[in-house]
Amino acid sequence: MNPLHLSNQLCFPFYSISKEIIKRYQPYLAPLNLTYPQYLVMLVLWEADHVPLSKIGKRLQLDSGTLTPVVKKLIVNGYVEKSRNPDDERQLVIKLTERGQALQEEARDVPAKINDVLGLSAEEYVRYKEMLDDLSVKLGLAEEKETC
Amino acid sequence: MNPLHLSNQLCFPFYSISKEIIKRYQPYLAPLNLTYPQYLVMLVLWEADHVPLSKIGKRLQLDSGTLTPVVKKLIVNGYVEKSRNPDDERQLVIKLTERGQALQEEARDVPAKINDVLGLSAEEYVRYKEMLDDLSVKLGLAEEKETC
DNA sequence: TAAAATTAGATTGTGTACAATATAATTCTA
DNA sequence: TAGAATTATATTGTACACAATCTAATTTTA
Repeated sequence: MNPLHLSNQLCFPFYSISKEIIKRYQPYLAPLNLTYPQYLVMLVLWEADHVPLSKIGKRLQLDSGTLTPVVKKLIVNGYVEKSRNPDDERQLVIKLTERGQALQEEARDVPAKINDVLGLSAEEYVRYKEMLDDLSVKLGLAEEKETC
Repeated sequence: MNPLHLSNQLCFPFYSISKEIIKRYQPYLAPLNLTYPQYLVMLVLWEADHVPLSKIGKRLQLDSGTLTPVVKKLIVNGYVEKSRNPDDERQLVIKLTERGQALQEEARDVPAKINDVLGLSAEEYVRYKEMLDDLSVKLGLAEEKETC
C-alpha cells in the first residue's frame, strides 16, 4: 500500500465531493442570485437575524477576509444590510432586508431538490450525516451549544 | 425539522471538513513549497509520469482554468516541465523534473503525519474511507478503471 | 475531402479562501 | 487609570475554482 497514492488519501474525496455537491447547488441557487457561500450566510441569518459578523464567521468557519466580500455582495444584491452595534462599535451587525426575508420562501425547496439530485436514500442520508457530524466533532468543527 | 437549518445540510460538513483537513496539510506542505492542489498534481505524477494535462484534470476533477495556473507554479518552482505531444499538438504533456522526482522522498511522511493530526483510529479511517468511496461512486466521481 | 463538430488548453472575469497585516474599539491589568 | 493586551473587522496579496469564451489541432461526416 503506497500512502502517496491518490486513492489512499482521505482528504481528497472530501475535497472533490464537497466541490461536486456545491456544483449541483448552482442551478438552484443561481436563480436566487446566490453562490453557495452566500447561501450559507443566508441560512445562518434565516435561523437568527441581527447577528454580528463574528458569529456568522464562527458558525461557518470563515474569517473576515472571506466574509467581508461575501456580505458586501449580499448587501449589493439587497438581501442584507449592516450597521454597527452601539454597545460595541467594533461589531458589524448583519440584518436581513425584507427582500432577504422573502428569499427564504423562494429557497424553501432547495434542500429537497439537492437531495433528489444526490439520489441518496433516507438511510444513506442519515448514515452519512452521522459520520460527518462525528468527524466534525473530532476535528473541533462542531459548534459549542450556546444559549444565546 | 427545518430543511433550511444549517445543521440539516449534508453539504456543509463536507465543505468545512474539506477546508479543515487542507488547513492541516499546510504545515507539512509549506516546507515542500506546495499548496494542497499542487500536492495533488504531484501525487498524480508520482503515480505515473509524463501525463497529459487533460488526464490530470480528469483524475482530480479540475478544469484547465484551475490547472493551468497550478502547473505554471509547479514549473516556476522547478518540479515539472511541459512539452507538447508530437502526435497531438493540442496535448500538453507534464513531466517531473529530477527535483520533482526527488520531492517524492521528502513527501513520503506527509500522509502519516496527516493521519496523526486527524487522530483517527485505523477502524475509523477505514469506515470513513468506505463511506467516501461509496459516495464518490454515487456522484460519478470515481475513476473508470482504465488500462492505460 | 472540405466543412462541421469535437477536443485540448489558455484566457478572462467573478468569487471565494486564507495568511498576514492594519486599525480602531474595548477590556484588562499593573 | 494609562498603557498593554485583546477583539472585531477590513485590507492586501496569493492561490485556487469555475463558467464562459477563445484559439488551434484533430476527428467526424456529409
